[in-house]
Amino acid sequence: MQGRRPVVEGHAVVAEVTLRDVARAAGCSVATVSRVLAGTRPVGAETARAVREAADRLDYRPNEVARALRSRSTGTVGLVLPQITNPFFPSLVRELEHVLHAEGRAVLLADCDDDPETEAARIGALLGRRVDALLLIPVDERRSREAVAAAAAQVPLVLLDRGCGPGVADSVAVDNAAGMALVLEHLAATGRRRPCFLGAAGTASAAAERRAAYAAGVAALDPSAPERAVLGDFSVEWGRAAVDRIWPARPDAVVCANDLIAAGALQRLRQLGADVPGEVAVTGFDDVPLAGLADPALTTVRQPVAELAAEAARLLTRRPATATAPVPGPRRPVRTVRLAPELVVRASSAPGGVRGEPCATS
Amino acid sequence: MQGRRPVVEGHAVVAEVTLRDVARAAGCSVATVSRVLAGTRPVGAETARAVREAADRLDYRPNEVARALRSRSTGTVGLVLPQITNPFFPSLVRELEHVLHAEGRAVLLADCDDDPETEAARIGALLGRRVDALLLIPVDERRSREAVAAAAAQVPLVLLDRGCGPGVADSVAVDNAAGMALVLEHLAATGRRRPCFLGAAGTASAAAERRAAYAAGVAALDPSAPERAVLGDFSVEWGRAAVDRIWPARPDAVVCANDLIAAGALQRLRQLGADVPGEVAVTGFDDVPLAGLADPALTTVRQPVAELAAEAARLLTRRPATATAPVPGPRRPVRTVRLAPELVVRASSAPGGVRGEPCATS
DNA sequence: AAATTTCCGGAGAACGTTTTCCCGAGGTAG
DNA sequence: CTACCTCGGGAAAACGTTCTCCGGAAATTT
Repeated sequence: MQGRRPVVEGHAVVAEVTLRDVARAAGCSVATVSRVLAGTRPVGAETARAVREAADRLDYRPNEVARALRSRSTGTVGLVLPQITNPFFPSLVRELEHVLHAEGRAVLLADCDDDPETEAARIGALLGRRVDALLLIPVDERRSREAVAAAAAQVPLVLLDRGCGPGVADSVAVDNAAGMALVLEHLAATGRRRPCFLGAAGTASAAAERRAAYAAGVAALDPSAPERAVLGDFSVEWGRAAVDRIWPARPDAVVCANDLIAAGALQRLRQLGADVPGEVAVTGFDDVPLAGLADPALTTVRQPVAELAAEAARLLTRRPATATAPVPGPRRPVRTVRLAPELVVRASSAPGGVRGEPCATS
Repeated sequence: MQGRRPVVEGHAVVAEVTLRDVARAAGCSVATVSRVLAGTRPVGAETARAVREAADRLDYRPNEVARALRSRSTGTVGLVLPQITNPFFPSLVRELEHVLHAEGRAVLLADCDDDPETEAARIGALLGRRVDALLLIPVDERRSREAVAAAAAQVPLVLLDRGCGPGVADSVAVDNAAGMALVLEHLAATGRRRPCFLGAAGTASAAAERRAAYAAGVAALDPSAPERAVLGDFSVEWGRAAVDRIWPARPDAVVCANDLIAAGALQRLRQLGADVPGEVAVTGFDDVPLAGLADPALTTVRQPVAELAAEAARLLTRRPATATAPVPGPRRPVRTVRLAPELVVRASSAPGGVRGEPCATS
């Protein structure tokens, strides 16, 4: 009957129901209540019943903050990415949110505006909030490295989609080489003989791996073929611009390092009056929503987004297994997971041409 | 010289540096350190210097969890949305993240998979984590209502983009009526006389407001004109299907309730051999990234995303002003902010037709 | 010069959990 | 009958902050 604290806040009576209240109502100690609710230790059947009854009569909700402080685990993971507006990320974010929530963990989102400095700041903020782990898509292979390495020293950290230099942290990504190989096989099988590549410069692993795989694949198909490739960035604008550079050579296939480039290329090619896919095939990478909407719909490589997310979550939780190591830690080897992509064939690479007259190949 | 706790975790030596450590190093009490670092109360110059020196020599980072527990504020806001993959949301999320981070608040992201039950669960989880406030884009006007109202009773809550019934919570959204009016004026000014509307059914406020505004606008322009409208949902597929229903009537403008519908309509119209914009104009709403990429590029209504975010953040912080109310709370009137949209004219509504021959209007 | 105020700083109580002790009762084994 | 478990339960110490008291010294007022 003494001092309750009915905190009348701007909104409502927030008189937080605590363990103490439940304990009082159930006529036992807070320790017992905690044990019943957390199931930490067996408790007498009758007591347990009383506690549970009191708990949901009072509509008790454990204070996660207090729990986090005491148990040194917030049940929270930070998700750091370059730019949520990059069309490839939303579906990945969605899957990650789902799989993490299913494990009872909450997602702290940080958007870096494609800037390594912001990225470092965000990582710092998340660590200050004591996230249990970090899921990170680095902005830049080189310039993200320092901050990422520092963070990885403090919490389990998994790199997603892009790498960040060798040995920095666990990572999971699509097998870019395999994806590019699928594209090249498909093009070869449908009679395309003079492909060219619209890629992205820079050290970002996706950019580098895809252009390397293209080069390797083309060489394998026909060692004598000249390799035609131009490099820009992962944008629609670059796709448009790049077409002006390569179209004079009349390739019969334009292999793009991602769907945005492909969309731009497609647009420009049509402006120039080229027949896609009759005269020239166009392929993308990632299978972002836009790919299916382009006209003609874009043949592309689908990333196994759900699997990427699941795998990332798995790496995150498996990590702390190695405990009780000497202070400097024996540099546990990083784990790298590569998942197989899937080729999605759509109209933009149809063999005979889906609009316009079929071109008489071979 | 006694028991430090060099917690050797899976990863590194996490010997968390606490206020006590800093205090010891600076030769003062934890209270003083806290005061210096938080600037809560003036402290002697020399002491302050010593504290600061010790703090950054030890690389002290305050434990936000402990801080949150004590100060009853986590510095965290929950962002609940129907589906991050909806192309309109990423840019909004990005702006929200930025403005909130600028205020030192972190964003806890929840994706509801377009399901009200999941939404209720996510809201509950966020409240359990003691978010300071909730930013919420409701999944469904009716079915989200109960959970939203309950949440609004506990923390400041701002509804974004969509409403959730009258009087439930503060809300900020674009002025859909004004946007639709801009579209209709533009079409009228460029000589379109027989518009029709591809909308979305359902009670979602964006759907309802846009179709009401269309009806009102058309009636204002020409009271005798028959109102042609078909309703489906906010999807590309519906846009495609809807065209088959309305094209036989040969409208000279197709006004769509959002960009996805417009993209679908555009696609199908082209398949049918219609000349856009020569024969028929197409307009969208939202200005998602896809709008500029469509072919022809889509005339649409741009939402002031940055302003929406800023306004939402403002409402969030302004809220707790009304304190010390009697327990039930005097039902503070909810505030509703409507922001003016902007018309973005692109090729899909060009007057004379941008491709094909100009049509001889008037 | 005494009384009052200001200033600086420390001790310690919260915040709401989890968890480690500890204790008494009852059961079983020696 | 004593010794030793197990079992259910409570008291209280953490976790790392913030913040309220309190006290002494110096500065100001009366």
